[in-house]
Amino acid sequence: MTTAAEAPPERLRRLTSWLLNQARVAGNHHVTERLGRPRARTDYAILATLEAFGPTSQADIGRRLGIDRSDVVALLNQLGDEHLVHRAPDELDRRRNVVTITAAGRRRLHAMDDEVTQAQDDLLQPLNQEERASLVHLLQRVVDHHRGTPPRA
Amino acid sequence: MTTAAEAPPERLRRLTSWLLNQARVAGNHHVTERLGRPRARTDYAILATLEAFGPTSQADIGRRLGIDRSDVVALLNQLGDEHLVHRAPDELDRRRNVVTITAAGRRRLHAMDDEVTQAQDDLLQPLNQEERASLVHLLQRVVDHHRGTPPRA
DNA sequence: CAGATCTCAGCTATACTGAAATGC
DNA sequence: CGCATTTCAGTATAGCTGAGATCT
Repeated sequence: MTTAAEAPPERLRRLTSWLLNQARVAGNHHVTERLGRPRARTDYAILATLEAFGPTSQADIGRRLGIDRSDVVALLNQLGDEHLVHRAPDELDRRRNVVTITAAGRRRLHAMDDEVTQAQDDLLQPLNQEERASLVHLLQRVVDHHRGTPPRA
Repeated sequence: MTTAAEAPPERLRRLTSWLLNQARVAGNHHVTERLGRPRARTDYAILATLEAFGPTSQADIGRRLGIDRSDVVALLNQLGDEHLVHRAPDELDRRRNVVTITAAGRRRLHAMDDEVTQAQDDLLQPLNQEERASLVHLLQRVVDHHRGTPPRA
């Protein structure tokens, strides 16, 4: 009886929303373990966005990733301190900052790629290739469907 | 250009761990919206555990749900204040508290059931019944595989 | 004695709100 | 004028750590 108790109730085990929360914990655990720092997950997302779309305003970064405008500021401050991104005022729309990934940022991003990929493998170990693709596809459809809907009720 | 930017980079859209985080946000959003308070999700999980397994120690609740022992204390304080659970020292092992669900707790749990079920439907709207079952099954296998492994590296 | 349990105090990360300054 | 963007200050929650008291 010391440490016997384990399984969660079936009521929760059938709930997609609960399973997503549990799976997310496992996923973040593996990614964070591979990347070292916890905040590296968000850094990776921002760097990936900048490499994919080129110079981007802070507000657009936030919208693409679902990060609050206010938090983007702090995250970019850190990335700027590490010289992984460069911030400059947009000459065409002076309200905005244009954020650009630096050469060092690209190097960091590509180095993270390997670790992140391995973390996915850790997470999806119980599933075969077909099942992994199926899971990704189902999640994409759910996520795509709720784009622009979930926050701000 | 005002609010045109939307989609996340493909690099993230292919990542299971990222998709899980995004889907979890949508799921929690819908559940919280139906239940009213944000903390109700955790309350639901605890009440479901107590109804499923009967009187349970605080440490076991935490292990079953992946909640820290320290947070279980605070959550049970609130549930106790609302008379949804009852806490008493375990006479057989006096280190422990035995937590029991009350009649009011059962009523609250069953009332929440409807809302939670509807929230799943909101979340899974883009998927048909077969796909929903498939998603749940895949997530269960991932979650089951990482039971007892994810925290405490 | 080693180890488990409950509790509290406190820390960090994350998520969000409100408001100000600036510019479209 | 209304609206968008960046920034800061502040709030709230979740998740976790460390330590103490109690008990097996």
